[in-house]
Amino acid sequence: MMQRRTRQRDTIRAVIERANRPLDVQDVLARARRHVPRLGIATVYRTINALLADGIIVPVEIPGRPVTYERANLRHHHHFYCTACKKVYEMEGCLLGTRPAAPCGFKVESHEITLFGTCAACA
Amino acid sequence: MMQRRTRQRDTIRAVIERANRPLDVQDVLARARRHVPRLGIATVYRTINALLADGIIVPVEIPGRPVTYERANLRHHHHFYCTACKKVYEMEGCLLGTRPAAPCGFKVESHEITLFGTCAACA
DNA sequence: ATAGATGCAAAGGGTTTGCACTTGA
DNA sequence: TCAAGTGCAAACCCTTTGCATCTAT
Repeated sequence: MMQRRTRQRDTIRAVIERANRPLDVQDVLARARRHVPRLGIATVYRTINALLADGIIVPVEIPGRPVTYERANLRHHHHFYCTACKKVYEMEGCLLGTRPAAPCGFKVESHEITLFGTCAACA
Repeated sequence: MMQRRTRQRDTIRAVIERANRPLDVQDVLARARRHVPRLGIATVYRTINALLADGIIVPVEIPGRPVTYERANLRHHHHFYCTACKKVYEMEGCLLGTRPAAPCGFKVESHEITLFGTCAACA
C-alpha cells in the first residue's frame, strides 16, 4: 500500500499529522481540498485506510461521535470530550494508576478512556 | 412515546433488560423473534430509540463495534471487549482509583473506560 | 510504458422513513 | 372506533468498490 507518492496522499497525511486534534473524514476532506480542490471522498477513505494499515494514524472513537483519526506516534494518552464545544482534547499521560483489574482468566491487552465534561474555554 | 403496550415492545424491552451483556440491534432482533417471529427490524430500531429517549436503556459504544444497549439502572461499571469472541462483558466497579485528573479549568462530568483483551472462555 | 492511484458513479451495509394494514385501549 | 404501532419496502447515509482515466516511476 501507498507505493507511490501523490499530492493527494501527501496532503491527506499532512492534514492529519499537523492537526492539533483528531479529525473525522469530513474534516480531512475539507482541509485537504484547500490544496487539492478536485479531491474525491473515495481517495480520502482509501488513504485513511492505508495510513491505518501502515500504522501511521490511529482511530479515535468517542462514543456518539463519528470516528476521528490522529497520528499514531503520540505518547500514551486519553481524550477529553467537551460536551459544550464538541471538541476533543488530548489528555497527557494515563489515568489508570495501576494495571486494570479484571476477573480471573481475563487478559487485558489495552484500554481506552474518555472523559466527558466542559473544557476551560467553555467554563 | 411508547403510549401503548404491545407484544413487540414488551419483548424487546425484556430481551435487553434480561441479557447479561449489552446487545446490539441484531442480537435484540434474533432474541425477540423467538417470541415474535414476524418482528421487523424497523420496530426494533423504533423501540430502542424510544427506550433511549425514555432513559430506560443506555448505549454502550465499543470502539470499532456496532453500538450495543443495556438497561440504564445498573451500578457504575465499565466494559471489557473480548477481541477473540467479540463479546462485551460488564466489569463491576470503577477502575479509576481517584477522581480523574484534568487540566485546570476542565470539569469532568463522566467517563468511559473500555478494556480490550481476551476473556476467560477464550484463553 | 505500465501498474498504481484518482475521480466519479454505482453498489453495499446499516438505519430511518412512508404507507397501508393491524391492533390496543 | 381509530390513532398508535407494525411490517414491508423504499429512501438515506456513510463507506467501499468498479472502472475508465491519469500519472509517478
